[in-house]
Amino acid sequence: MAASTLTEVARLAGVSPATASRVLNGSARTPGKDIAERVRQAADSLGYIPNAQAQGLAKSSSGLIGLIVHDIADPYFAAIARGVQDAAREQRKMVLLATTGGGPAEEKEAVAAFAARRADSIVIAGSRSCRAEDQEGNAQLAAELDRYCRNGGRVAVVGHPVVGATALEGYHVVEVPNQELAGRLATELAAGWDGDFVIIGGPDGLYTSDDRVRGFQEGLARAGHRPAEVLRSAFNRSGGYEAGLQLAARIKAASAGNPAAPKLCIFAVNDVMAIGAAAALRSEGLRIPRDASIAGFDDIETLRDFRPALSTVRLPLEDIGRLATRATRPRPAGQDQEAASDEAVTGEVTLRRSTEAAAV
Amino acid sequence: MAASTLTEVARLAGVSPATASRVLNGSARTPGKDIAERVRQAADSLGYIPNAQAQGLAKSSSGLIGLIVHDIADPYFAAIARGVQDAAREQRKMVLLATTGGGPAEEKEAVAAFAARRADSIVIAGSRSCRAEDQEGNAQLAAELDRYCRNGGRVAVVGHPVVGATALEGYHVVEVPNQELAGRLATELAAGWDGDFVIIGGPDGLYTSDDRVRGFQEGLARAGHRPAEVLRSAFNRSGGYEAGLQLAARIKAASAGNPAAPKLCIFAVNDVMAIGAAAALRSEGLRIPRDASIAGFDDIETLRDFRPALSTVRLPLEDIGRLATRATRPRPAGQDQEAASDEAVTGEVTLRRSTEAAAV
DNA sequence: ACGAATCGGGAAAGCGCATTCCCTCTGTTT
DNA sequence: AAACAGAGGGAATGCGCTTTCCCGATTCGT
Repeated sequence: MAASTLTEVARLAGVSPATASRVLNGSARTPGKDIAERVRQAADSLGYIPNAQAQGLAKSSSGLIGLIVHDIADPYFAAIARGVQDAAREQRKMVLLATTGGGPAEEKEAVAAFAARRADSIVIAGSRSCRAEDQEGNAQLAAELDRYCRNGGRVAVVGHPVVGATALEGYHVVEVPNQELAGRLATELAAGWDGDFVIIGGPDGLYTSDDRVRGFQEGLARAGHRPAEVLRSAFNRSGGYEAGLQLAARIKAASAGNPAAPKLCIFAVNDVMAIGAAAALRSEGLRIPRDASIAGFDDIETLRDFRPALSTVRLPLEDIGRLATRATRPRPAGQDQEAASDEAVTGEVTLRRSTEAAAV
Repeated sequence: MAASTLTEVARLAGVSPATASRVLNGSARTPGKDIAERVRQAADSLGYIPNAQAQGLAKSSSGLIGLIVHDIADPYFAAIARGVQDAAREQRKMVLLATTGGGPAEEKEAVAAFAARRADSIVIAGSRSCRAEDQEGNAQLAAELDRYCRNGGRVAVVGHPVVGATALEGYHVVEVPNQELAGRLATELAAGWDGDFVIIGGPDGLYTSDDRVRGFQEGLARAGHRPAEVLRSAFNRSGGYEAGLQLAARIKAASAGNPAAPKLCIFAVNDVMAIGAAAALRSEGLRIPRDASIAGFDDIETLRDFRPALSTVRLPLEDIGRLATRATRPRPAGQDQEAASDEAVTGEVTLRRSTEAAAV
C-alpha cells in the first residue's frame, strides 16, 4: 500500500509539509486563502489520501471503535452491531469487528488486538459467564481491560460487567433489565394460565440466561404460581431444538395418559432458542399454541414474521448498541460522568399468538 | 491511549530497541536465547502491547481487511460477514466494517476510509446497481477502487463487478450464478405448475435482482411457459410486503370472479422479500400454499424455521464471504493468478412446502 | 594459524504525519 | 516614526516501530 504522501503534495504545491498538513486537516492555524487553494488542488491532482496510521501515530488516537460479539451472523448481535455502527458514524469513527464464539479467552485476545490498534474505545456485546471453566479466562479478560482502561481506553459492556473488573475510569456498563423484564413476562403469562411452566435456559453460569431464568421464576412467584422446571441447553437455535424434543416427548406422554392434561407453557430465554423449540415441537406433530404455549426474549426483527407470532420481550437492540457506543465517548467537560451514561434501557413485554390462552 | 513502548521494554531488558523488536516479532534474525528471554520478561512485566499503527507505518501494511455491506443487520450480509471474519482470522487480520445503506457514493467514502487506514484488502458485499441516478456515484467508486488497486490494494467484490472498473491487478470478482440458479428454480417450479408466475423484483437496475429476474424468465421460457409479470419494489422485507398486498388483492379478485381460478406462483428475488410477501398474503387472509405458492432466494438461515417452509435457492453465503476474502490474499508466487480465484460458487434449488403443487 | 565467512548485537535512518518553535512580514499603537 | 503585537509560513522534532547498515566477536576452511 503505497500512495502519495503529504510531502509530495506539499512539494507540488510549493509549500512546506507543515502548511500542507494545516490546510488539509482543520488545524487551529488557517493558512492563507490562495495557498490553501493551491494545496488543495495539488492534493486533488495527486489523489492524496492521508495515512490514518501515521495520523494516529502522531496524534495518538486512531478513530477506531472495537466491537466484540460472539457471532456476527446471530441476529441479536447483528442488531446491536447496527446500532454501534450507527453511533460510530456519528463520532466519525470506524468499527473494528471481532467475533469470539463466546469464550473469555478469545475476548481477551480481541481486547489485546484492539489495544494494539489503539482503538479509542471498545464495546463488548457478548454475554458474560461465571462458569468455573471460564474463571481463569475472565480474570485475564478483566486484567486486559484494566490495562486498556489505565492507558486511557474506554470500554462499554452490554448487560453484565466483566467479572472481576474493578470499576475503572472509562469503564461503562449498559444495564439490560433482563431480570425485571423476564419477571414481567412471567406475571403476564401467569395471569391467564393454569398449567405448568417450563424454562429452556442456556448453560448454567451465563448471566444473561441466568438473569432471565431468575426473573421469570420471581415473576411466577409474585403471581402465586409454583416455580418452573428449568432445562439447560445451548444458548442457540439447536439448543432450543433439543430441549424442544425433550418437551415434545413429555407432552405427548402426558396427553396420552390423560387427554385433558393441562397445557405446558415454555419460556425460552431467547427468541432463537424459542424458534428452535417450536420447530422441535412441530416436527413431533405438536401445534402451537394448541398443544403448548411458547415465549421467547429479544424480539428479533427477522423472526417477527414467524407464525404463530412469538410472544417475547422486545429489547431495543439497536439502541443498546448505540448507547454503549455513546457511553464510551468522552463526556463534554462540564458533564457529570454518570449523568448521561445511565440512559436506561427499557424493554416491553409483547404477547402474541404463541401464548394465546384462548386457544386452550 | 498511552502504553509502554518497545523502547521502554528494551531499556528494562538492557538491550537496544532493535534487538527487542527482533525478539518480540518473528524477525528473520533470531537473537540469543538468554537475551530473548530477558526481553520477553521485560515485555511481560511492563504489559507491553506493540503499537499496530506504528508497526503498520514501518512495514506499510496494516493487517486490516475492509468489509463493505449495505446493512450488517440484514441476515444476508451478516452471513457473508461471518465468512469474511472467519477468513480474516485465518490470515491473522482484523476486519474493519462499513455499512453504507447501498449508495455508491457512500461506498466510495468507505473505500476512501479503508484506503486511508491502509487496509490490505477490501471486500465489497453490497450489490451493484446501474440505475441512472447511481451513474456518477458508480464512476467515482470505480475511480476510488482504481486508485486503491494501483497503490497495491486488493479488492474482491461479491456478485457483479463494479460498473466501470477496469480490470486491474488485484481486482477480483466472486461470481454468484444468480441468473442460472434462478433459471433452474423456474424450471423446477414450472414442472408442476399450470398457473401464472409473478416475480417480485427489486428496483430496476439492481444487478442481483435483475439477474435473478432474467434467469427466472429464461427458465420459464425453457419450460415452455409464458413469461411472468414483474412487480418492482424495495429490495427488503417491506418491499416484499407491499408487493404482496397488491398480489393479495389481485388473487382475491380473481377467485371471487372464478372460484376455480388457477393459482399464482410468486417468486420474490430474495428470501426477506418473500417473507414480507407471505406476511402480506396472510394478513389478507390468504394461505400458502393453498391460495398461492411462493419462493425466495438465498436460503437465509434464520428463516429456515419459517412455516410454510420457504422454497428457495440455497446460497453458501458464508463460503462466499470466505472466498472473497481469500481471493484478496496475495497468491503464493508460483501460483497462477486465475487458478484459485475461480473456485466457483454454486447454489442449490431447494423446494419446500411453500410451493407444494400437491396442495392445489 | 590466518584470513574468510558468519553470528549476534547496536546505531541510525526512515515510515507519514502533527505540532512546537522560530522567523519574517505586515499592520497597529503611542 | 519607533516599537510591538500578531498573522502566516517553514524547519525541526517526535510518535513507536522496522530495517538496513555497520562492527566486534566467533567459528570455519584449507
